[in-house]
Amino acid sequence: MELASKYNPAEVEGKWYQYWLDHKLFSSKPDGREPYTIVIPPPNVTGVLHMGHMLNNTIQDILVRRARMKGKNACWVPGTDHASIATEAKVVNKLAEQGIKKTDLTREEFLKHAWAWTEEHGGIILKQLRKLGASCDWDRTAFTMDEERSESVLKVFVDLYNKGLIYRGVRMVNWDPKALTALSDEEVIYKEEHSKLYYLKYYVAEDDGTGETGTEGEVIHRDAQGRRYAIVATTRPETIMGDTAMCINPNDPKNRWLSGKKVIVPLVNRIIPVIEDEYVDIEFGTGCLKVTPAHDVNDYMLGEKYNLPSIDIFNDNGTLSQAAELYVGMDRFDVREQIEKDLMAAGLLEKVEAYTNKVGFSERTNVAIEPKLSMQWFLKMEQIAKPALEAVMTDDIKFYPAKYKNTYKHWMENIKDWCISRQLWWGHRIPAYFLPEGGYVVAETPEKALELAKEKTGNGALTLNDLRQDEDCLDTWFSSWLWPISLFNGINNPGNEEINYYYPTSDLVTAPDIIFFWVARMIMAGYEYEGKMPFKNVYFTGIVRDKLGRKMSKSLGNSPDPLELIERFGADGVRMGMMLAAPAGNDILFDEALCEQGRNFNNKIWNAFRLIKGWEVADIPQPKYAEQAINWFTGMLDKVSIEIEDLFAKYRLSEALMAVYKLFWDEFSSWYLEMIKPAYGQPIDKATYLRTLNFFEVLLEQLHPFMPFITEELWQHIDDTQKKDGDSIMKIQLPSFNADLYKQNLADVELFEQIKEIITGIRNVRTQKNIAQKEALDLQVMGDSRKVIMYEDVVKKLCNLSSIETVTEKPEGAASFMVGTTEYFIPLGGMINVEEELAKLEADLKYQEGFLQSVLKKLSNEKFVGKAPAHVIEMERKKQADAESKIISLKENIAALKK
RNA sequence: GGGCGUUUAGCUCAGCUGGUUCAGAGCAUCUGCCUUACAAGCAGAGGGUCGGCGGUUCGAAUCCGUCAACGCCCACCA
Repeated sequence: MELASKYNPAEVEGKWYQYWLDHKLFSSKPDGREPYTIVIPPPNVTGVLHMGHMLNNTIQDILVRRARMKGKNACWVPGTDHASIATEAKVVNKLAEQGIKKTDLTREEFLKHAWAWTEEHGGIILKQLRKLGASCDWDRTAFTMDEERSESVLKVFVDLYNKGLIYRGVRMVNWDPKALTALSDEEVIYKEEHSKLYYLKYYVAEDDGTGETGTEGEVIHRDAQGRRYAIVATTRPETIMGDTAMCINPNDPKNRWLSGKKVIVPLVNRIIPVIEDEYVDIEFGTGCLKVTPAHDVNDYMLGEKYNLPSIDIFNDNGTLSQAAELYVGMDRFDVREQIEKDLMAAGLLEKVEAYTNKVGFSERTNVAIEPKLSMQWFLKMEQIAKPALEAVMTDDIKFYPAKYKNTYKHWMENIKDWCISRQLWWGHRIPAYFLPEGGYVVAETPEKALELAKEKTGNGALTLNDLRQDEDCLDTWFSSWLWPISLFNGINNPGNEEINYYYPTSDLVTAPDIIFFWVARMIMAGYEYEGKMPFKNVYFTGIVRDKLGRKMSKSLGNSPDPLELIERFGADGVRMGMMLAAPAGNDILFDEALCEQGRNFNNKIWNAFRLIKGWEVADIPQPKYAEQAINWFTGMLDKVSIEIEDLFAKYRLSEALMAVYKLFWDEFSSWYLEMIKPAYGQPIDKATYLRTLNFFEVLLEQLHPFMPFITEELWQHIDDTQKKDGDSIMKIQLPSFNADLYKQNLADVELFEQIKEIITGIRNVRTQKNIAQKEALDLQVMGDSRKVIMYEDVVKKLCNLSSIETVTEKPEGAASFMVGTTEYFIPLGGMINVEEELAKLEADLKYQEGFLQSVLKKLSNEKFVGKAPAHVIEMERKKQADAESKIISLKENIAALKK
């Protein structure tokens, strides 16, 4: 086989992905093996792949592939989310482009368009994941709105309703005036906004200008006619039409005089009472608060407490309603501008100040949220949150990194009921059916609802046509929270083989920003419906940012196109680029240079393979150096494999990758291959060749989870003749390493680290003296030479030495260096520069003497000797002895040179 | 306004229950090499008073306090 000097990923990636699919290597069925399950965080059905998906799915694929090679029955279930608000918004926009308004369509017509859109754009993202190498069991691909999942959702709704956990009620909700739906608290994002604080005049009712002056500390405003008024500071003057009270703090001396009075709402001229509640902040504004129960959460609470009427002045789309009486039909923000002018003209505006406050925005449509009273469905959370909180706090479910336990705890302990209804059409329609005579029933199907209705009303003549199903849909998360269960049909068919086998799933890989939306709720659903956790471990990824630390966004144009990256660097290169920078939970600063590093590594692997396959193999005896090299690398391979095992157990994937990277590049390529490489034009012995191929194969296996394509390609070519169709590196089982068994090898590995130092020392001499590699040198060892003798042949080969001998006297005219307490000399005859050598030795001597001083100081400290543990003192004594012997040696060398 | 987290080499980060795995890794930088797998490479080298201050201790990157900077989450101050 002829191999190019550069690896070309494009040529092989598509081929092997198809091969894996053709041989069903990703598919999983329950069997006797231990299961390993991951459910994908379902991307939006109409979404496209971005860098966040790349990171998230690379991590999942690494975990799944590794588990598969560890003998587990690995099952990665893919799917998409119907994402009701986002998708509905996209469909509405698309229809608008065609001149069609949603309001002109019936529900059925609209849904037809939505399904058409979903079929056209849906699943593109899953196709893109294949380019990344994702080893999902595609036959299991699910959709949160497919039949099984929909049935599960309705079943759960009915069940929770029957358990009394779902209720319907009028509450203040976050209203999105663009999407025309309620949102959960989690879907609201608060942003700082530069706005204004308006100071409005509320005249005291029936005040003729002769009222009392008040006592000290009271602040009373009067106009030219002497009529008294209070000043209210507000950011939302457009809501005054909904005012039904003014509130002061009973402990506020400056507003004492208002107690029991009635005041007049400006422009509107409605007379409202002054109420008193400690909720009001005396220091804020004037200490007077206007109360608009229909349009502010706090005011709503005051309204409830004091039985105030509530006037809803807004239409659903954010324009003013008939109830407002003024500005009817105008948009809320236009009204704010207009009313400022009108108040000013009427002399009812005291002043306007610049003010910065936080305003809630819809996560999906980015318009300002309008707090609005409306009839919604809620799920009681307190009860189902309890086991879910405990599971995480006791580490039954483990979070990586663990710091998210705090965040989780805080939310779970302050959990509020979940508003689960959305005023949308795209989603699971709420299975509640209203009866002609009022009231409603809840059932999975209209037929069952009819039965219930007949029962409930005693009216046997009811027909399906008499029932009116609730118009609302369920929150998207009300389907995704069942995902780990519904994917195995555990709701519709409890206790079936699949759910019993695959559930609880193993690892969940997701971003921390959906810890409440999704993770927490899945845990709750898991305990509620399976009595068990939905997953054992949660790996929180970071956010992918650009190298300057900015979030990737369309408007900044700093988000690379993942598919283009794959084209340029190969999927393996991009995967590695992502993983190099991605410790769990840390944001990753993405830089193309990392993909370049990944690509370079691919090339390194490729070329190592080219080297090995290029050798001519002969039936000749195995050289000693090769034997020594194999002995060492066997240990090294074990050592790093154990490390990798440990790092995987701790979900430290980027460190595991780094370990295998260094193993391949430094230990295998730079050291091992150089050790066994036959001289130019010479053949290699068979034993060494086969062993080297075996090492290479093991390395590919360790690399495979990270870089699936190149490892498959090369693995298939290790011995072309023995591979059958259907064979794959994916099927290889990685051994479990037992540290005890490898003790001897590990000792060799440690010893060899010193040999490396000797070799580096010799190389340094060559570099400094500018001696070509071709020129053979001699090495003399003074002191313990047993170590170097063990690897004598390797050292000779790598350093081109003609001899290694043990000496008892320092040679003259030699370069020298120390490793540990052993001294090494390279006789150089006339080539030695005495002055340079002296300077070097004296610098070293000075350092050693300083070091000795510090050690002696420690050892002469009575408190240290008295209190430190024995082994620490022992260590210091050894340092002292080593330093002393080095100093003697250095002094001798200096004296010799000076002769 | 509360809570959490971060701060170690130019950059990104490891350093668990204080002491030879203690000041590390990768990348970047510098020097020398087109050496017959790879210049997307090879062989070397330099670089940090571990955010500041104070404390505990024989001993602190590591424990405690405090200050500073940055980040995240939660919260109804109009």
